[in-house]
Amino acid sequence: MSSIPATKQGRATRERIVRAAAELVGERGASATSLDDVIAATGASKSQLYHYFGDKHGLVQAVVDYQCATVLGLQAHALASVSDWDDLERWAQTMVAIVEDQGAHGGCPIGTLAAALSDTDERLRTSLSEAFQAWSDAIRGALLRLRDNGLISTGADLDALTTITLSAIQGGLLLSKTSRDAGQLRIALDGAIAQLRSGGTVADPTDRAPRPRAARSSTRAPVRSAETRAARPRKKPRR
Amino acid sequence: MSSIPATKQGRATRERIVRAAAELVGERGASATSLDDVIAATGASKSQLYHYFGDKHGLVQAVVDYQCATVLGLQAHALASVSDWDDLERWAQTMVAIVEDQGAHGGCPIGTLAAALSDTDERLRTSLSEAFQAWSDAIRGALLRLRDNGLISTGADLDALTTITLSAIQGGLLLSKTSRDAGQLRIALDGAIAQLRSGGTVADPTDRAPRPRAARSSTRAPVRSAETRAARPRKKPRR
DNA sequence: GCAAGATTGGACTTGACAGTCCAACGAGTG
DNA sequence: CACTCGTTGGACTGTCAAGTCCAATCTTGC
Repeated sequence: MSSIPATKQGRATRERIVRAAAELVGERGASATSLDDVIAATGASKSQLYHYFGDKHGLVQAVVDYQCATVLGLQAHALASVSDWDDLERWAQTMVAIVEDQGAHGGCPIGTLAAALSDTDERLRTSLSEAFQAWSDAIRGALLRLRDNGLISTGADLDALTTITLSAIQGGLLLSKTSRDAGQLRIALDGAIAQLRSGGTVADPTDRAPRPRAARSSTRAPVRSAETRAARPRKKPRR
Repeated sequence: MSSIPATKQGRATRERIVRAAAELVGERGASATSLDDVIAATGASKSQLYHYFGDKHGLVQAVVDYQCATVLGLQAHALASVSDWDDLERWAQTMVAIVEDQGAHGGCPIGTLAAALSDTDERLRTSLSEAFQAWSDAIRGALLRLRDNGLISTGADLDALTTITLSAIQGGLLLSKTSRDAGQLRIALDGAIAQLRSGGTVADPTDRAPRPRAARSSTRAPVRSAETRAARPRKKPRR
């Protein structure tokens, strides 16, 4: 079970299935996508699914890997050619334009999968986390180039700026897809870029008060949870 | 069907079901949570579910409404008392602390639901969008107070800063839950706060080049999609 | 206390889903 | 050409899920 295609034909079949499954999962979510749906979308047969993926879980893993590779390939490529502010601006503009073209549907495939599957399956979470890591690396690479070109100050914390940028992407995409308004992403990205331009003043001397950064667990007010601790049977890990 | 509880007992039952369902849906996702799961978790009977919620979709809607109200109540309350940088810092610190306590599991209930359900059901999407809107209003209220206290310059674009802040929250939470590292949220929030402190220099005169902001659809490179347009059967709206 | 209506229990129906199985088919190799 | 093994079709099974139904029980207003 779960064998790697040995023939050209087999590889084509496997890929066809993964692509169709990726689309269905993106639209409906993993557990709302049945194998029969995938069969109907591809014209494949049950044996093919079980031959190439072992079981449904294997198919979902393949979908996750596929989406990570796809998004990452495109982002790495787009970011690799960023070496000044104009390039960065174009990169941002491209993302916004894509979201607009989709009517602000869907959002980031990785982000959507991460939100849904991170707490469901540890292996999937790891794959998705690695994808975000690779995405961060691509962003950091671009920032490094900007710094080398004298556009970002030497003292800037590139790691923090990278996280801030990726965070703006994901947050902006989520707000955009929820409100069906690509403008939210535009604003989030503008904010991130402004911060990059300002050199990432995370430690601003202006009038900052000493942070209670390590004063945890005493003054902490309840801001969420409410049902975090309750009697729960916890039966079935996934459907 | 789908009746509002008329008695105290009925209200208690309904609430008990919604809370348990909210937790299960938060852990496994809506379509991976069966009514039998909810029944097992609450000790309720099938008739009760159908009596109070009409069908599964109604239950999910109730869960969404409940989570929106819960998160929003807490956030609105926490943000209402923010009137200087220290307050804001504490607010951020509180969120990070909560995420840490949860081992960076779960993330924001609204964000998770939005990622999963926005493209599934228009009504749910609207509810979630309204929740984000209300959250934005709470943030804007805090920023307004900061501005009134002279901590944010009068010229600052509070709407943009609000979106940037909420975007950082959501993006940071997503990255945190995926990497199981609350530090991601901490960095994202620090970035947002730094931007607020710097007065939200979205339009920085430094050396900005004219933006190709409306040059869409010509130079646009393919940065995602790949299977956005394909033959798809599209059978069943939800499971 | 006593209807009237709200609430509850749980068996039952119907369909869909994941997963199994085996018999064919076909492509590559000697 | 023949053999092998990767590949494919599709019927079949057992389980589980959503939704229905009706009778029993409890609450509340009078």
